[in-house]
Amino acid sequence: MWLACARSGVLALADYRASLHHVQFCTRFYGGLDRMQDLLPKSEGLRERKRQETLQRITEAGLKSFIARGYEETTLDDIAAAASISRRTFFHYFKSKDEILLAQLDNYAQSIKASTVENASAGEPLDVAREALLKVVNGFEEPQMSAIARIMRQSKALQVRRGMANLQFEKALYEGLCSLWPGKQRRDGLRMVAMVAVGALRLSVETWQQDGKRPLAKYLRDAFKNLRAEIRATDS
Amino acid sequence: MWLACARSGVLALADYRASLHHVQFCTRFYGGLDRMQDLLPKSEGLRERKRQETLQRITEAGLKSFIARGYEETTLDDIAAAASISRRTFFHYFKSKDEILLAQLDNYAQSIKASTVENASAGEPLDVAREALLKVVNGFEEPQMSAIARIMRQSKALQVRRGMANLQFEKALYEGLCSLWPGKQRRDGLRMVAMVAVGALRLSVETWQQDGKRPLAKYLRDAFKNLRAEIRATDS
DNA sequence: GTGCATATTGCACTGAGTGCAACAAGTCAA
DNA sequence: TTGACTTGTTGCACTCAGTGCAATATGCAC
Repeated sequence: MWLACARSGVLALADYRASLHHVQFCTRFYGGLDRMQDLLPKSEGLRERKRQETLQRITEAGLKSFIARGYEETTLDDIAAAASISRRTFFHYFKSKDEILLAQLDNYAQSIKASTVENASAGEPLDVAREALLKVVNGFEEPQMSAIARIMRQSKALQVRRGMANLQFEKALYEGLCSLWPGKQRRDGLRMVAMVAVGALRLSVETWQQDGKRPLAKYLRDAFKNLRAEIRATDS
Repeated sequence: MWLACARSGVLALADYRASLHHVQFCTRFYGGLDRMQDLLPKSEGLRERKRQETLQRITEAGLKSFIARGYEETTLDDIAAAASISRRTFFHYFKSKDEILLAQLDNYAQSIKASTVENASAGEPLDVAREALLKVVNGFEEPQMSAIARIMRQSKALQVRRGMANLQFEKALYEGLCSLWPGKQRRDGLRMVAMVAVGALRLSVETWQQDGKRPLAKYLRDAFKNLRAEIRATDS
C-alpha cells in the first residue's frame, strides 16, 4: 500500500513532466526567504538523498496542482497526499504553502548576485546591474517562468509575496554591487542603483507578460533606456 | 452590561490617545486596496454616523493592541471585544486583520495623487514627482506614522503587505502623472518615473527609521540627488 | 405604525500553521 | 550485528483567520 502510493507519486510526476513540456524543476532548494535549514554543503548519504527526493516530490506536486486547479483551491492535504507524505511533514520542508513558489524565485536571487560579480567590467554600477540582469533574464527557463508567473497572478496574497521576491532580488543585486565597490561612501548610491534596476526588471516583466511578443531582454533594455531619458531630463 | 462595555471602550480610547500623544486616526476610510464599500459620498444619517464610529473604534482598538502586545499576538477576538462588536462584524468593516493598517496607508496614496496634480508646474515628471512626495511627506502626522511603521516591521507578513502599499503609492503617482502628461507615447517613461520616485521614498523612509535624526524630507531630497548622480554616470 | 434595506450576530465550517510526544529510520562505532 | 544516538515522520489536538448562512435587530422612508 505504501509502495502503491509511492508508485502513483512517480507516475504523476512523469505525467506532469510530459504535460508541461519541461523538466528539472528545482534541482536545488535554499528554503525560501529565511531558509529553515542549510541544504547545500552536506549532500551525501541516504538520509540527504531521500530528503532531496521528498523536496522535489513536494514541489512538483504543488506546482502541478497550482497549475491544474489554482493556488487557493489546492490545499496542503492535496499536496501532502500527492507527495506521499503527511500534512505535518510538509512543514518540515516548507514554512508555508507559498514558499513552494518563493523557493523557485530564490534561485534567481542567487543568480543575480553571482552574475553581478561576473559583470564587473561593464562600467558604472548601473551598467553592471543592467548587464547582470540581462544575463540572468536570458537564462530564464521559459515554460517554468511563465507557469510560475501565471500562478502568481492568481491570488492577491501571492502578488504580494511576489513583491517580496523583488526585494530579494534587490538585496542580492545590492550585495553584488557592494562587493565590487566596497567603499562605504558609495553605499546609498548602490542601494539606489539596485532599486532602480530591479524596478526596471519589474516593469519589463510586466510589459512582457502582457503583450510579450519580443523576448524579455528587449523590454529590459528599453526600460533602462527609458530610465536614463527620464532622469536626464530632470532639473535639480 | 452592554453599556459598561461601551463605556470601557471609550475609556480605552481616551487612554490610548493620551498615551500616544496624538489624535484623529483615520477620519476617513476607503477600505484598503480593494475597498469593500464606497464610504465617501453618503455621509449623513444616523446609520452612517454609527458606521464611522464603529470603524474608528475598531481601528483604534486594533492599533492600540498592536502597539501594546504586538501584531501576531493580537487576535481578532481581542479587537472585536475591545471595539464592542462581534468577531463576525469585524469582517463587515475590514476584509482582513492587516487591512486595519493598510487602510491608514491608503490615505497617503490619495494624497500622493492629489499632490501630484497640484505640483504640475514643477517641471519634468521626475521633478513633479519629487515635489509631490516631499509635500506629502511633510504632511505626515509624526507619531502616527512611526507607530505604524514600527508595527509593520514586527512581522514578515506585514512587511510584505507594506511592500504592496508601495505599489499603491506608485500607482497613485503614476495616475497623477498621466493626468498631467496625457500623451500615450510617454506612458512607459511615466511608469518608470513613478517607480523610481516611490523607490526613493522607500529608501528614505528606511534610512530615516534607522538613524532618523533629520526630518524625512531631508533624506528624500538626498535620495533624489543620489539617483540623479548614479544614473548620470551611466554609459549607454 | 408598516415595509424595506441594511447591519449585527451566532453558528458551523474550512484551511493554514504550531507544539508535542510517540515512533521510525538513518548513522556511526564497537 | 547490535546497540546508542540522531534525525525524520507522523498523528493528534489545538489556535486563529476567514467565509457562508440564516436569524434577528436596527435605521429609514412613507
